[in-house]
Amino acid sequence: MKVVFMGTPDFAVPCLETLTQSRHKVIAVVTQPDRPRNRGQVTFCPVKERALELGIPVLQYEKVSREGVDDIRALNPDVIVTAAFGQMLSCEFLEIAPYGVINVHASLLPKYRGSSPIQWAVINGETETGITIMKTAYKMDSGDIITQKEVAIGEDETAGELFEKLSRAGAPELVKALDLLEDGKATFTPQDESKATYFPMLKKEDGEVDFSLPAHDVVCRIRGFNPWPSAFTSAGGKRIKIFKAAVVEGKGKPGEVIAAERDGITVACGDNAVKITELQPENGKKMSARDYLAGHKITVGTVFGNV
RNA sequence: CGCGGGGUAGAGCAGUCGGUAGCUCAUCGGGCUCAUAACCCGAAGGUCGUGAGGUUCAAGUCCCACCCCCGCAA
Repeated sequence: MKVVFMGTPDFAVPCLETLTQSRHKVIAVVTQPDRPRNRGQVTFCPVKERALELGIPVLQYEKVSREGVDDIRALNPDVIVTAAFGQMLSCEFLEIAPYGVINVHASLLPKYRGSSPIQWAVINGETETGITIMKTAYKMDSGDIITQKEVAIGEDETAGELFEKLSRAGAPELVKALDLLEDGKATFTPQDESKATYFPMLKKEDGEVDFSLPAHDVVCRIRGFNPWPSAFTSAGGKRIKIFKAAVVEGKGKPGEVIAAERDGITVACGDNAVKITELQPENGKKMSARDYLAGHKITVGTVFGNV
C-alpha cells in the first residue's frame, strides 16, 4: 500500500524504518515543523532526519488538518499512519485515505489514553504495558483496535528504557496491521469505554519530587520522569535533577538527607527512604552520586526541596 | 542576536587582592586488621578549552576572539 507516515520523535523512527523494509511503500513523511532552537545547532526532529536519509519527501505543517489536507490528498495514499505525531486530526483528515488513519499507541488501550502513556505507566508502578495499533477516531485514542502486544516493565526500568522497548515492539506490529488491512483480514475491536483511563501530557513542573510520598512512589516517579522531563529537587537554592534512585530502609523528615556515602545519597520520604545514585547538578552533567559527592558538600541533615 | 552557568590531575570540585596550583575520590606503593567498600602513611599524575592574541615585570586569575558543554525559557 502507499503510505503517508506521520511522526516526530525517536519513538516513531523504528516504525518508519521497518515500514520502508516492508511490502508497503512510504510515499511521504509528515512531521511537526522545525522548532527554533536557540542554543546549539539546529537539528531536525528524528523522524525528519531519518526520512531525509532514506530519501523520502518530508512535509511539515503547524496544523496538518488545516494546511496539509490538499497536499496529502494529492499524494493519493492508501493509508495514513501516525506514530507519536503530536497533532490532533480533523474528521476530514481522517477520511483522506481509503483505509483511514492507523495509529501506533504505546499502551494497552483503553488504558493510558493521552500523550504520555509510557511515562504514566511507569509512574503508576505498572508491571506491564504494551503497544496498540488502532484505527484513529476523532476522539483521542478511542479508535477500534486492530492488534495489541504486551510488553513487560522491568522493576528498575526507566521511562526512557521502556520507550525504546516499546518503540521496537511497535514497528513490527504496525507492519502486521497494515498487512492484515491490505489482505482484508483485519478485525476492528471497539474499546471498552468503561475501562478507559486518560493521562495528560507530562509537564516539566510535574517532575518536582515530593518526598512526603512513600519511597516506592517517589522511585516510580523518578523512573517515569527519566530521561524527560526529569525528576528534580533543590538543595541550597540550586536545582538538582534526579535520574536514579532505589527504595531503602530509613527514617527521617521527608526530604532530609540521612546518609551521604559513596554508593548514594539517602533521603527520607513519607515512608522509608530513597537512595539517589545518579543525578545532575544545575549547570553540570549527569553523574553518579559518588562523583557528585567528590566535589559537593552534602551533609547529613541537609533538606531537599521546599527552598 | 531569549536569559544564565561552566571548561583547572582519571572523576567531581576549590583557587581569595594578578605572583608558575590545591581538595575529595580513584590509581600505584607500603602499613594495620580474621577481614573489608574501612582506617593510617607515602607516591605518581596538570603546558589551568583554543589563540606562539591583548594588558602586565608577572595571568588559571583581567580584556578580546573562537570552540565545546550545561541549566532555564521556548
